[in-house]
Amino acid sequence: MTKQIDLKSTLLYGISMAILLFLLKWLELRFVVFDHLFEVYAAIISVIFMVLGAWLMHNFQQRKLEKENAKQEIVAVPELGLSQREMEVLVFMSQGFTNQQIADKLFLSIHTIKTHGSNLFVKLDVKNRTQALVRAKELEILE
Amino acid sequence: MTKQIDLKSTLLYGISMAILLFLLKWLELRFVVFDHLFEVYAAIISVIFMVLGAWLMHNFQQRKLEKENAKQEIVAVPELGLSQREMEVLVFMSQGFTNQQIADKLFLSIHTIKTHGSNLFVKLDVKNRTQALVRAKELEILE
DNA sequence: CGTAATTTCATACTAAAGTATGAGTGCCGA
DNA sequence: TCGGCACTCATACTTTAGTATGAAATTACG
Repeated sequence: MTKQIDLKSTLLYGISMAILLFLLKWLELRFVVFDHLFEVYAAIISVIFMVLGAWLMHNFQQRKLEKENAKQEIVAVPELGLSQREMEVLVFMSQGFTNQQIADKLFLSIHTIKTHGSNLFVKLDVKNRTQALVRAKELEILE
Repeated sequence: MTKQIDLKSTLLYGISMAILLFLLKWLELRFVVFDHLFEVYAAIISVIFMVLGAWLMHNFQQRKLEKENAKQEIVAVPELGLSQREMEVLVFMSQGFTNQQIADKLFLSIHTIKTHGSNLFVKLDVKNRTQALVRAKELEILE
């Protein structure tokens, strides 16, 4: 399915049609005065509001992008307060082990590993283990 | 990034425009009968074309964004049979993004990302994304 | 031109991850 | 001694990840 659509040509097409309609009516007006004014207005309104809509969406997207970019600020944390166990869990995570595998290696319950994991993510300000690994390398507490 | 004119979508938009023109004509006929409702029709047309414009701009921005994301020049790894898309997904995974986030960035369904992920894991002989990252670095196809 | 590989999307499911909350234990320093 | 901290475990829950399977469109290639 072609979800990606040739929009440039389409936009061009739409505008062209509107302008063409406008021109036709404008020419027609020279002979038939004030008879079909509605179509003229409709064409004008169409063009104006299509452009307006495009402009509004453009601004909306722009703001959305700025917000996303602002999200990437790297927070400098000198003391993360990572405990011994949390560091161990983090290291095992970085080696690709699942929570269950880590639990087996440390002779702990998987619940405990999850708890350490959650606390870890809070301290690193991330949402999941892969993000935690990225952040840990940024902060140079791994590798 | 097909620079060829998408015949199918162009036709689709042509039909859409035809329908809109028909609508305009119909509105004109109604205008003859109820000439006091001009403002209502103008409002309807305004909304329709504003939405159309917003929608067109939205899609246009999407294509632009996708092109920007593709700027990283990610190359497929034939030795492992990794395709272009699989490499892209792998890179995004290595940056800590969730499947949903990757789907948003590539303007794909999350199902597609999962499919690429699964195929990726088979080719890398791993079970999950963290293991995939470890393996990818071992094979020096990342960083 | 036809065939294989790629890409996309979907449903339906299972597995794993992650959150929220509470609670018991032991250790250490004020 | 006592409060705080680290560690442990648990239940219950939501979310995300991953698998299996099928299908369809596109692309690449001989």
